[in-house]
Amino acid sequence: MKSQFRIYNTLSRQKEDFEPLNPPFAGLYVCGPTVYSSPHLGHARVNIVFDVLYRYLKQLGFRVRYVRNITDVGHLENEEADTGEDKISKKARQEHLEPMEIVQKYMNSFHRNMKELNTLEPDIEPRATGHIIEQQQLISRLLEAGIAYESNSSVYFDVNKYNEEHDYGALSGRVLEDLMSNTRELEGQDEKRNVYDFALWKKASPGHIMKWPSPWSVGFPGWHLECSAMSMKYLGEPFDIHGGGMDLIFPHHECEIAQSTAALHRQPVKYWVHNNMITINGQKMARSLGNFITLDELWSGDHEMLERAYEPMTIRFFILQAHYRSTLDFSNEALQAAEKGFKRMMEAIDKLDALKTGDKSTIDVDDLSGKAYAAMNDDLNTPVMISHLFDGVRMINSVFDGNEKISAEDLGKLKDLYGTMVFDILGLKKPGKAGADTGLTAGLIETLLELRRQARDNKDFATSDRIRDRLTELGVTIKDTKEGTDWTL
RNA sequence: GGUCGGUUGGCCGAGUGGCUAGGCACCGGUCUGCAAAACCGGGUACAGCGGUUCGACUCCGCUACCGACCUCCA
Repeated sequence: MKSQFRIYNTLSRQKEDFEPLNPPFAGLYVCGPTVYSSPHLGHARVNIVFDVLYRYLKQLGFRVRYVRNITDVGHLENEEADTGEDKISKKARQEHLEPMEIVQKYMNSFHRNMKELNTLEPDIEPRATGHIIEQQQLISRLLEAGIAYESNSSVYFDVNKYNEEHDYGALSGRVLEDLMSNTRELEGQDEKRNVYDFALWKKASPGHIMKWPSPWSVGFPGWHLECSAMSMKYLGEPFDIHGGGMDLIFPHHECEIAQSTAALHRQPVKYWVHNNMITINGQKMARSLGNFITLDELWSGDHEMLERAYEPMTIRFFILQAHYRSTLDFSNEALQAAEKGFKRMMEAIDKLDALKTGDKSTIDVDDLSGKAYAAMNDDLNTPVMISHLFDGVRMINSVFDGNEKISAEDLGKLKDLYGTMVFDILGLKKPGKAGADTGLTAGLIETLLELRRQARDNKDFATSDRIRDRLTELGVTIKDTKEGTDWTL
C-alpha cells in the first residue's frame, strides 16, 4: 500500500518517481558552504531540507551516500572580472589570519551549528583544496575534448561550442542568445572568447596566496569545477541526486552540467533538487544583501530583528512547516507560533507512554499513518505531514482525557509512527532539560510542589498560589492534572 | 529589459475543479478552588476584472502588486 516516492526535478520541471540508477544504492550530493563567514538561517534551510531527504531515503530502505562539500578555495567575489577576489583570501586579509585559519574557523562553526540543528553528518565531506588534482584532471579531459581553451595561462570553458551539441540553459531555462545580450560587459574579460565563458583554471595574480602548480600556470580552480570533480569522484558518472539552493541554479549548476556533460558525453545527474529561499520582509535573506541573521544570533537573541532567543529545534520545526520549494518568510511572530506548535506536539508525544489502552480503538491510526507517508512521498511535503501529525496530537490528547479509546495494538502503531516521523525523518528532538542540570533542581521543585499540594488540600489557596506564582517567575511551568502536578522548565 | 515564480483568513503556511488543511492568535463552552494545560464549539480566505464550466480559490486570458535569477549568494 506504500505509494511511490516522488520528487520534483528542476531539470524536467515536474515531479518524477524516484528510481535510483543502481538500487538499492542512492547517491546524494549537496553544495555545501563557502567557509568565509558564520552560517545563517539560509544555510539552516538547505541543510535541514536535504537532511530530511537523506533521512527519508534511508527510511525507504535505500543505501544512501550523502556527499556535501566544503568550498575552501576558488569562490570569487566577482567571478568574471579581474578585480574578483577570493572570498576566503579577502576575509583572511581583513581578519589578519591565514586563509586556512579562516577556513578552519568557519568550518568549525558550520559543523557546530549543523549539529545543534540535529542534522546528520554527510558520509563524505570533501574539500576543494583536497581535490586540486581531480579538478586538474577534469580540465585536461575538457581540453582534450576540445571544449575548453587556454588563454593567457588560464583555462576557460567554451560555452558556444558546447551549445552546438548540447543545450546550455537546460536547467535554468535560459537561452544562450538572451544571455549574450544580457550578460554584463566587465573589465578584464579580454582573455575570454565570450562573456559567458567561465573559468576552469585561473592564473594567480601577484600576491595571490592560495595557488597551486598546474600545466597551465600557478593558479587556482574555478568555483564551478570543484562540485563536478568531487561529485563524480565519490558518487559516480552519472549519479542520482544533486541538491542546493535555488540561487545556485544559474550559473553554478548550469555550469556544472555543462562541464560534466562535456566530459562524460551524457547527463551527469538524474535528479536536480532545489530548495527555495528564506525571506525577510519579503526579500531574500543573504550575506551579500546584509539582511541575514546568523544561527548563533538566533540562539542568543542578539540581533536587532530578534525579539528574543530561539532554540535550534524551533528553527528546524519552523523550516519544516513550509514546503521546501516555497519561500519562507521570517518573523518573530512566525517563529513563536512554530515554537508553541512544536511544544504542543512534544507534550503529546510525552503522553503516549501514559495512555490507557482498551479493547477497541475509536480512532483510526492506520489512516493517519497512511496519510503521513503519502505526504512525504509527494515531493517531501513536510507541512502536510505535520498537519496530519497534529490531527494525531488531538487524538492522543482525547484518549488521554478519556474522550476516545485506543487498543494496545494501535497504541504500538501510534508510538511507532511518531518515533519514525518526528524523530527519525523530521530529525526533531526533545528539548534538553535545560536548567535541570542536576537532580537538585528537580528535587527542590518536587518538594515545593508537595508543600503546595498540602496547602491545596487544606484549602489554603493563598499559600498554594504563592508557590505557583514564585515558581512561574523562576521559569517553572506548573500543570495540574488528575494524576497530580506536572512541571516543566 | 529578458526569463521564471508568487499574490490564500489577524500572522505563518498547505491544498484541491464541487467535499475540514494544519499551527499560532482570537471568541464561547467543559474541566479546575482559581489559573495553566487539555477537550468541545465558533468566525473571518483564496489580489482585481473577464472567460471556459452545471459548478473555479483551483483551468485560460488580461491588469495590478511582490519576489527570484540574469554579478557573489543556501
